[in-house]
Amino acid sequence: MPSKRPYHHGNLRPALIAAAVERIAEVGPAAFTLREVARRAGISHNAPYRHFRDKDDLLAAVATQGFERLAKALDDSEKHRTPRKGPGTPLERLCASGLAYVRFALRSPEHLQVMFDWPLETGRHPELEAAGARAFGVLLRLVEQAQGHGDLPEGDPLPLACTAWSLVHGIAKLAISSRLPYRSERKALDFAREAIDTLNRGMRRRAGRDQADKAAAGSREK
Amino acid sequence: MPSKRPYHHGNLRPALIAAAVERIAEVGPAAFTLREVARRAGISHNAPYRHFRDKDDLLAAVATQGFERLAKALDDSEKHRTPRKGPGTPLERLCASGLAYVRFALRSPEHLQVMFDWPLETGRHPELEAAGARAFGVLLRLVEQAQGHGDLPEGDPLPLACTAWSLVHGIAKLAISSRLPYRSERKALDFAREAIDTLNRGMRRRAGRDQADKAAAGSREK
DNA sequence: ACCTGAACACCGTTCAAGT
DNA sequence: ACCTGAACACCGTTCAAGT
Repeated sequence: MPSKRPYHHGNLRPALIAAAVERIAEVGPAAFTLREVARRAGISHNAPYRHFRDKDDLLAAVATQGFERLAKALDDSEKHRTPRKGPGTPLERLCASGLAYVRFALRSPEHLQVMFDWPLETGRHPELEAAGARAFGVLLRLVEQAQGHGDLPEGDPLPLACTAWSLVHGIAKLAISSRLPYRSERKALDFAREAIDTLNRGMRRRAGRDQADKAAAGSREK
Repeated sequence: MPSKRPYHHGNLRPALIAAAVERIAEVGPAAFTLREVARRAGISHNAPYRHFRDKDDLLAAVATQGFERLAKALDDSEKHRTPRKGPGTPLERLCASGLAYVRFALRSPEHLQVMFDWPLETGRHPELEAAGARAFGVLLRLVEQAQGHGDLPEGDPLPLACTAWSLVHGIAKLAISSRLPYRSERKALDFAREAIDTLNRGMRRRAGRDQADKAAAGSREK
């Protein structure tokens, strides 16, 4: 039973972040209000300003938490690999991380929404940008390992990473908004696995083709 | 010079939609306010309620317009094909439509945002859902034609269409929020073309492989 | 340090009223 | 039909003040 005592929280900041996530899950980031979050946390409507510059700053904290959890989910993605036979090849780990991305999105849609769909002023939230870069770094490292292992063509890993990212991000966003005909998490993940496999068949290095492909696709600076 | 006359607009509705798009482009759909739109249109703050039930209803109209324009862009995508040698194969037309999707997104980011990132109550905006279904129908038809032409494997076109959609949607969303290292429209489209080509290599039908692939990827209903 | 209440300039939405 | 002004219950944010 919460009673009315002053100076309740020792750790108001994380409590506010948690309340914000809860609220966003209920009404979306658009209808989300700072005052309601304060009410939920049992504090006055302007106590949050002790911990966050403004509403966007709280949302940036939510997004930062999201990127940290995403990075961890990608790092831990080996655990979810199927079939479960040891660590697998780098390419298999890359696929597993793609599935982990979609799984994270399905289970934390409110985080993904704030992370990607809330217009935050650039430069105002450095921890957020750092967390985002860390998560992308995990993906990039997996791509480079697959290249080193000979599973993906040599060269700039960036286009490969961006292509893989785009596919899983698209799946995640469309699945979250119920735009794909795969409603359950299981069906959505089965579809994601198939889609990732399809992309992989196109990305895989095949002897004698890489040079020609790269020459054809490479764009010339004007 | 706009003067203060009563009963100005004969066609307030489209004017409000246009003003809304303009406003969303400036401040995003979150900071967008109905009252400001009314001000821009030179009418009182509650005149919009003659044409829209509420704020969401105006946003739904924006999203509907977006889906209509997207469907048209996909339909017209042959025009942008490179190299420009006749209508091309169905698979080439499918690729061109993917590029058209990304191009539309880059040029109308505010539409895409409202179309996909604004939580509109389902069932309340039937024209919106119809327009969305029409746009998806264009994609589905292109996939089916590519199947009929032997460029894509036979069977349910839905997973193929969803895979292609996911990729271009992911590219579009990430490009719009400046998350990809391809800032100009040209670079973003070059990347999109490469990514689409990569996916296509994975999707294309290859003799003797389809059966095995499908059996391996097909998920069993539990 | 952390919290409060009053205040300001805004919203979305409704309503009674005007032409 | 289309528009208006006043009103209501909300916001985000600020400020002077309390412990």
